[in-house]
Amino acid sequence: MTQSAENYFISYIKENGLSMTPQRKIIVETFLETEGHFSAEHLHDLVRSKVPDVGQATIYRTLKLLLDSGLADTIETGDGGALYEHAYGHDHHDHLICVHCNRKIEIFDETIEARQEEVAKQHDFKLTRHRMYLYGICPDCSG
Amino acid sequence: MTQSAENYFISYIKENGLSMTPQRKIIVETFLETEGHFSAEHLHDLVRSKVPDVGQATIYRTLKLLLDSGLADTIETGDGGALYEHAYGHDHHDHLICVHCNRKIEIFDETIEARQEEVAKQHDFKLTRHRMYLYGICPDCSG
DNA sequence: GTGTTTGCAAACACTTTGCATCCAA
DNA sequence: TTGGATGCAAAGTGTTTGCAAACAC
Repeated sequence: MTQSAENYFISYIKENGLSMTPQRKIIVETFLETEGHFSAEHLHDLVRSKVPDVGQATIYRTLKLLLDSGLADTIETGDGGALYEHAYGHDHHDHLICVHCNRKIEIFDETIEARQEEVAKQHDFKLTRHRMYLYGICPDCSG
Repeated sequence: MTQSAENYFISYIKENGLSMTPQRKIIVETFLETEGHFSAEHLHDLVRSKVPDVGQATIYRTLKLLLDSGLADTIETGDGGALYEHAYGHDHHDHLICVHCNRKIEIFDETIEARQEEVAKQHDFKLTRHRMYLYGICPDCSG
């Protein structure tokens, strides 16, 4: 799947008249092989451990491409930052976040999704996307 | 209600060994008489139109007190900023946001709220709060 | 070749903090 | 009187941008 995701990115690049550079390649590969939710800075560190001279601006610019292409998604941390995660081949989900240890669990609830559509319809809105964050205390932290 | 909200703030201040200063008074009053969702900067402007020499740090510090006391709540704008709104005497709600005109509609759905609790329980989380933003195109913008 | 991409550093937007002074209780 | 509060300016944080040099196609 990682391979097809990379191909997907290459297609996206070509379709938009952009170039596939070594920097973009290493960033995308590192992104794809990194599981979970991570910051731009963390991705930058991972990339630099392979290719030391990649600038942070390139990380941000490439993450933007990953978002636009649909390969990546973000979680807003609430304090002005963002975390990134894989979106390609992953179904939509929301997050349940432990306010103590910051653990993030992916959740999905059909009833909620359906009601979101319904609520939007009640207001004549065309729903394009949504974000839902549930904050609480996880079992490990409440013991 | 505005009056009781102000009294509520005064109680909060006293209970925490803090002082009620003229700056805090004018900021809280201005906050309470301003409806809708507004930025710290906008509140600062409104306050300065009455008392010109209130510093922005005092705005932020007082907004923090308003959040802690439960009088205010925030909406994260997603680009690192925040908007503030009244929370005192207002039931919990979420937001439906037009991605074109930025209009924000307050929404509440019991089914969603119930399912959120249910989902948290499934993962043995004690839910403390949540945020849900629905993004779409409002009827005025889709015409 | 030529338009895109890069790294760097500076700029950004929003918020927080250090500090000397000031003030409420 | 004295611990908290203020205004100012500087610092911080995460992200974006201007630019000249470098590169992909």
